[in-house]
Amino acid sequence: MTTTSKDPLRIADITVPGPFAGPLSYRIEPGQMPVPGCRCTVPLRSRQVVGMVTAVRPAQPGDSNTLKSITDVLDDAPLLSPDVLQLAQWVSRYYLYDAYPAYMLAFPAALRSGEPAELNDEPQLELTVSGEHLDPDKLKGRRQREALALLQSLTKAGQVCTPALLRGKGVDRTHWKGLIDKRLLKQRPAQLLPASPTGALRQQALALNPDQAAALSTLPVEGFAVQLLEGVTGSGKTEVYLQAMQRALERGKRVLVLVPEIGLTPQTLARFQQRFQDNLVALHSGMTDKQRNNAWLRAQAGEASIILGTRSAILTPIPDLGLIVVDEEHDASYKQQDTLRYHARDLAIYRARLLNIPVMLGSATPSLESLHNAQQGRYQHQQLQQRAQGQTRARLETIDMRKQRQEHGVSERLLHRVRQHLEGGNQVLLFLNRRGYAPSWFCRQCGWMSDCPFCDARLTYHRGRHQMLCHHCGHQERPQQQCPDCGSTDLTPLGAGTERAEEALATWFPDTPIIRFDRDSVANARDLEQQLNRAQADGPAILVGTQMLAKGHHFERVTLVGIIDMDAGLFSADFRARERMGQLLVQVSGRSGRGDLAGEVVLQTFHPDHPFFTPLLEQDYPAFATQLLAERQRSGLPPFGYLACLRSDSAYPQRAEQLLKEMAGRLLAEPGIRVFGPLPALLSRRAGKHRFTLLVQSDQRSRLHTALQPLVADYPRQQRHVSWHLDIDPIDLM
DNA sequence: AGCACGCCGACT
DNA sequence: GTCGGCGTGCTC
Repeated sequence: MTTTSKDPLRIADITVPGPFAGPLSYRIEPGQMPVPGCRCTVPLRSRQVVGMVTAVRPAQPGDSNTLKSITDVLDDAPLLSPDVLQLAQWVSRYYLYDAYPAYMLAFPAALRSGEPAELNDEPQLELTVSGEHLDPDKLKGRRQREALALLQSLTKAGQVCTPALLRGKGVDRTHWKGLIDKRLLKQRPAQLLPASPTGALRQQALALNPDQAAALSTLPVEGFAVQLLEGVTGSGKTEVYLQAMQRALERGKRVLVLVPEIGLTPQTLARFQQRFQDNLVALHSGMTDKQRNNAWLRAQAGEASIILGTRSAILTPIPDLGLIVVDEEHDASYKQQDTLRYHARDLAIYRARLLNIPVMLGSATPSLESLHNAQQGRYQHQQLQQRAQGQTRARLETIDMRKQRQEHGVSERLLHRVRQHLEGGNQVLLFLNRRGYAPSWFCRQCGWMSDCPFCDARLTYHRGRHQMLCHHCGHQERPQQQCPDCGSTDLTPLGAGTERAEEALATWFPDTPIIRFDRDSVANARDLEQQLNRAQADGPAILVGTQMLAKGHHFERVTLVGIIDMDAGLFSADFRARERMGQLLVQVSGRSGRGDLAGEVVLQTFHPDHPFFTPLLEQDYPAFATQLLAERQRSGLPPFGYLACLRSDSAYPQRAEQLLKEMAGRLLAEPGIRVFGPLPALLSRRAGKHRFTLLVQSDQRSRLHTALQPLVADYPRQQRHVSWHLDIDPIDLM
């Protein structure tokens, strides 16, 4: 095809950064070949930006004749597949947010900033024609002779040679550098090598029990379907995922597995790697930009057949995607809590529908949304009742804290149990959803408590660093020696956090290792790995920590789970607090009684008769969920009604409230819309800003969107002294 | 969102 | 006279 000046003017519609309702149009210059899914650099005002091509078309009469031209087409083939382009467009419409960030969500950082789509791995080493045929013995240097012989044998075996591979075989950079000078060897950038999925196994699949077999056989091999796989810890959900994945891989299809943020540990990775021969890549926030870039490109080019990732991996382009698995689908980390507030589980379902493929949602404690969809017949619902190898479920009992002496938050009765289990050579897990030493610093004379000067919250005492910390804005100060109100020096920590529990336990059980899991003691994946390894070791130990302990890690030797304090969620103003608390209780309980050891769960509470606990003490999550669903239906809350949350903040409380009042007025004029508020947010002041929320409810999703759309168009997110945002399907109302 | 433009107060 | 404060408005 030739391009002459007689060809009609061609236009690319390109999404660029900024609050635009649609893409901007640019002229395509001769020789430029943009395709939807390619990145371009384009002029915008006085700067150059990276944009995403969404359409290419001939010029129409309506187009301005002063359109600017594309500066550079960055990709010669589309980087984003049609399904990802469509998914990003849907995200922007559904969450009522700019299109540009929705597209950028699909990319790793390097590609967002316009870097070329190339592996930045170590370059590969390739023998030249003469290098392939030269007899190594003709070389003088012993090291070079060995290097050439090795390179020749690897090349014959079809292996790709890299400096790292050679180093592993004892051949150093200095040994092969001479071969490059002699033109026997050359370097080239690392190549992407697409590979067909095979489903070939490294390790035999396990035999399925009847529940697992039923789940696998009801999941269609192709065509859109959602399967909710409900099974307690240890019931073998992962084996069902693995065999469903195998089926897809055998058919030449690739698989995307989403896990919660905390769940992507080296153990999880190893479990998938041990099963399949197919290439696997991980995508999560703990990776460096470079690692992410490489993993993303391997997924995009079809080099990997299994993509295991956290939330943002849902927008990764994957050729021939045939199955999506969402593990722990109830987990809150699937919802992004800032800027573009999307829910990866919901995107997974939309993407599966676009591609006409099945999705599996797995959980021991499914979200009420998914349970409702299953009850409505929109999802298949499969339950795994049996625990593997006849494990008995844990016994659960409450300790009435009103009748107990306690020290550092631990009752005498729980302490006694801990001692018993440790003496039996077992491990104990203590759950306390509060980090730091004590949640407050308190004057015994006048009742003064240390408040954050910038937030409507108490400062938490951290003994290790001898600091008062605000967990909401990061403010730090030294603990007061003297009460600022009454001058008394009788100040003391009030309440107990993980740090205090650890300290107390260390004095009670000086010979037992105490392994703490919270954000302060486990800062990164390496720390987590280290603490998990300590917990694997034989012999008695006490694990104490926050929800980090509740999520997915296997503690084979734990026979007692003690829940030190979970009362906080009972009376929360957030309607989801009890759902989350119940899920946490079930998840934490699931940590005990693994292996062949029976487990016990002990719950300390000041409200042992609260009806909320009844089904949970029976360990009947379905009954618990049914109870909550009935409440939600009565109040028109999700999943029976649809919600959006508007939040504003400002240094001036009236400004924040006024903005939402104005919006509430406009929303009320719309049909089928109810509003609640504006009310001061649960944490009404944070980092010096006053915060208000407005809840918007409708029984029809489309009405909610119709009503909210004009607000997004008319009010910039940042105004003079107020900023605001919109959260569709909020998962918490903070 | 970013960035230029423009219209006001305090400086060498 | 100008440097820079931030309020306003536009971007193919």
